[in-house]
Amino acid sequence: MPEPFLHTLRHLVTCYQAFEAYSGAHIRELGLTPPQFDVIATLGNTDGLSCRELGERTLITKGTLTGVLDRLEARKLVRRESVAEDRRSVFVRLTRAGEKLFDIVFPAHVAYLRGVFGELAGDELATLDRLLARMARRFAPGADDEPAAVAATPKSRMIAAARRGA
Amino acid sequence: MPEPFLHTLRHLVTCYQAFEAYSGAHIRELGLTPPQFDVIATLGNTDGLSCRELGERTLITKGTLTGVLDRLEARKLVRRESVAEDRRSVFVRLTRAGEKLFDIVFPAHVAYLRGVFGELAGDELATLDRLLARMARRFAPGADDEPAAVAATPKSRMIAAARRGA
DNA sequence: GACGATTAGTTCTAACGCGAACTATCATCG
DNA sequence: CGATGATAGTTCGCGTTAGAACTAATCGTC
Repeated sequence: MPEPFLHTLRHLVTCYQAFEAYSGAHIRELGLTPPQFDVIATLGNTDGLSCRELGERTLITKGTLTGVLDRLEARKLVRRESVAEDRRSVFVRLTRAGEKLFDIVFPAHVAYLRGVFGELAGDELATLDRLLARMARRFAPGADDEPAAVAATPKSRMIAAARRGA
Repeated sequence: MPEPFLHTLRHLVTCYQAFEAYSGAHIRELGLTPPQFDVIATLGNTDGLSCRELGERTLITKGTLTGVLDRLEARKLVRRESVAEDRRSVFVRLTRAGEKLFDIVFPAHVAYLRGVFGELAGDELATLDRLLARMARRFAPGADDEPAAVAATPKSRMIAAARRGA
């Protein structure tokens, strides 16, 4: 009874971390941290998002998001604007410089990632996709379909690009 | 051309984070942080490990490991011992209290995780396992087979249990 | 047996990570 | 209107993260 699922879990973690390391190394070369990249990538080609929506999409917790936005704002890559209709809300959008950076780093990073998948046949990719989605649902019931079900959604990497590509 | 691999990547990240959240919540209830649990679980039923080996198995970077061990040692759950043959090396082992804690939290957590996999048929689990391993290898060539290939291996969760179960 | 190259751990920095407490602002309902 | 409750962001505490610089010890080689 060696609990075979532990073996699969180990590979899940290993695979994720390998992806993180691979993706993160490139992102750092581009002069951003992974969460910063996620924000830039999520904000790209939009007219701006509320902090709430930005957090949901990037899977960055609101407490963490404040700090990430602080640093991006200090670098003048994003701008915070107050919303007239709801004064609790904060609107975040890319500055000109942020858009320019997005146009460079986003395609570059997608291209960087694309190479890794060459070997995987289309149907295998689809199988992996399906099984991962199923497992995710079992770990966080409703998280994939109804984001509201989880009180505080954890962080991520490349979520931004993945969602954009979807 | 919506780059279908981005979709799979998103599910990889979502699945991993869902696992992290699910596993981490339980571990915190048990009074440990996830990395601390990994260390306890890795050290359980051994006569102790060097810092180096402990780091390799838990996938915690050496810099981080120092801090994790500091806190565990402060709680008298592990003990650091110097090695006569190699005075650079540090040997880490569970204290009596650490072993006692291991005997409680490790089975409890494995049981907690087991339930999640009930739905997945054995062959599906095997398929997922295989695909994840393949992807991990593509992201980090040699990392799965020759740990030495990566200079600094990143962190993890439940790696400990997974490796123990394997 | 001395010297350069590795290796084991620690220390340091900057940035996250989550949860919880806190402020300000709506929203609801009596 | 006014109390109650929910929501949006910020702030805070503690722990973790990677990476790089650093110390100490060992190894390889001549």
